Amino acid sequence: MTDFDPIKNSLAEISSFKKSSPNFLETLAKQARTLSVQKGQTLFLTEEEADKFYLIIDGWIKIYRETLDGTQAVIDIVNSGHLFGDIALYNEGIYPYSAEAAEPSIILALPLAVLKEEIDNTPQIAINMLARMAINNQEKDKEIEHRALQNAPQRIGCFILRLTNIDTSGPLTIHLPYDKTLIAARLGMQPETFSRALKKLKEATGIKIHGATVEMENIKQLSDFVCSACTSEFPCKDLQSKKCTA
Amino acid sequence: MTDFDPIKNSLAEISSFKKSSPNFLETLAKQARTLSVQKGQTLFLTEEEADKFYLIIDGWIKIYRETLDGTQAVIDIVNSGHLFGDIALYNEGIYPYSAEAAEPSIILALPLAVLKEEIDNTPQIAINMLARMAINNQEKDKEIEHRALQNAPQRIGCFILRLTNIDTSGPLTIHLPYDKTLIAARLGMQPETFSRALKKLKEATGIKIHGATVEMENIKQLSDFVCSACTSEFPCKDLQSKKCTA
DNA sequence: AAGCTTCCTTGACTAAAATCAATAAAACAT
DNA sequence: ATGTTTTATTGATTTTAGTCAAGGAAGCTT
Repeated sequence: MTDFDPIKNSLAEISSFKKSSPNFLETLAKQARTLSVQKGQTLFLTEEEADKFYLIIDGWIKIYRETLDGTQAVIDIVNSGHLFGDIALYNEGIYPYSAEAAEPSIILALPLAVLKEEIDNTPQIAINMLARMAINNQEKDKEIEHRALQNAPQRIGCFILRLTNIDTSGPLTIHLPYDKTLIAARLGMQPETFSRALKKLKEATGIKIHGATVEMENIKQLSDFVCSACTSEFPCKDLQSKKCTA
Repeated sequence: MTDFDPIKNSLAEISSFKKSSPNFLETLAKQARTLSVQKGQTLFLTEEEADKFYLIIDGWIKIYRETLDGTQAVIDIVNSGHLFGDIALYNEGIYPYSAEAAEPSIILALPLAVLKEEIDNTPQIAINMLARMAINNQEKDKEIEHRALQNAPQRIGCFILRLTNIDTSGPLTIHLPYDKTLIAARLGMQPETFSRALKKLKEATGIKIHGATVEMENIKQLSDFVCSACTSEFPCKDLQSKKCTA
């Protein structure tokens, strides 16, 4: 009966696809290609014609744009449960950013045409996508705010906070999910600045960092320092809704 | 027959409302309140319960958030044709930002409930809203990029470029639409930095500025200086799609 | 026109982050 | 294990922007 199709299962978990038309997930799954991409591998470049969008099953994907001289602006780095590339539907079928794997990743390549049709024909899907896009919008507002109000050590601290399970009330250990150089770019700073700011963060909060491992006695240690420069108070929405299912 | 209702006319121009249900605009217009707001007047504050959204008929509205100690992060400053506050539909009915008039403005206050119903019941409206939200998303990506790649004089230059009609190929004069202090905040810098950066911009490009008036021989003067630090080349999409009808 | 307020500019100084250059440490391949 | 490449740190210095304080200019009010 319920033929076990792992691809269809992954798609069924996407909140945007809840209550989709009967054969939408089926069609999508059938045409899906599972890609195993190495770190550094490019998925698409800005201005390319888009016929696919992607779902991240595992790993981290860097979303960025670059100037003629090669300077990159990292817009976001997203992980499992996130869709990307779908925005091309609203940019004349052109990707408005580039995407490459920040870590070895597993992703699904899916046909944009099928998504477009579903959005046009199944009202619930447009509504779901709208809700997701709206939340995404608020996250981008937060990003703009953080770049305006937080200094380098605070931005790093906020980044680490977002990796923690905020329900934990004791000591906890987390691991930085990708290269420090890339975290620096994600936070809009230079690697050298990152390195020094991380040191300041340690001194200011007492958290311990060796390599990619971060340890702290409790979250408050970090949040007191970080969230003082933010418009939301500590257990903010960004931290609670960590598990994304686009 | 076509009873001339200026409110309904304004609403009919909103691209998100194209192909709305027969009596949607009617209902909305009937319940609309036209507000004439003074400079500095607050429309709503972050965390307030939302039952209205707004359409700007004329003027400029500052969208911002602030920390406990009163430091503001200006998210955006929007003008005629823009909707705001509608995002509360996707934030548990709570405004995620504050709004106040940056200049004397005329706005329409509209019931969120009516919009919500229309989105839920008229697929085309959800589709329109999704398209608008997607474009908005890309603009925010651009904002994040600019804050990462452009220095203060370039950000000001970019701001001025967005005020120009890029089809003009000769000398042109424009006026800064609101206070310089506010432009500074909009661009994520201090007023003093703005003042000094503006001077640098004048020296670097040869444009002339006295008070709120900006004059230049041609746009290229500005764009060469500004757009070198951007991922899009000169006549970029942001500049072309100036006239917003959300 | 005088006084008041708000907004803008300038100067002197400080702080933050970027840059350039050199190592150091980790990860990877052989 | 050894050499190689990539990633990360540190130091010295410059650049950029922020801060604090004082004047000016412009707009309002009376």
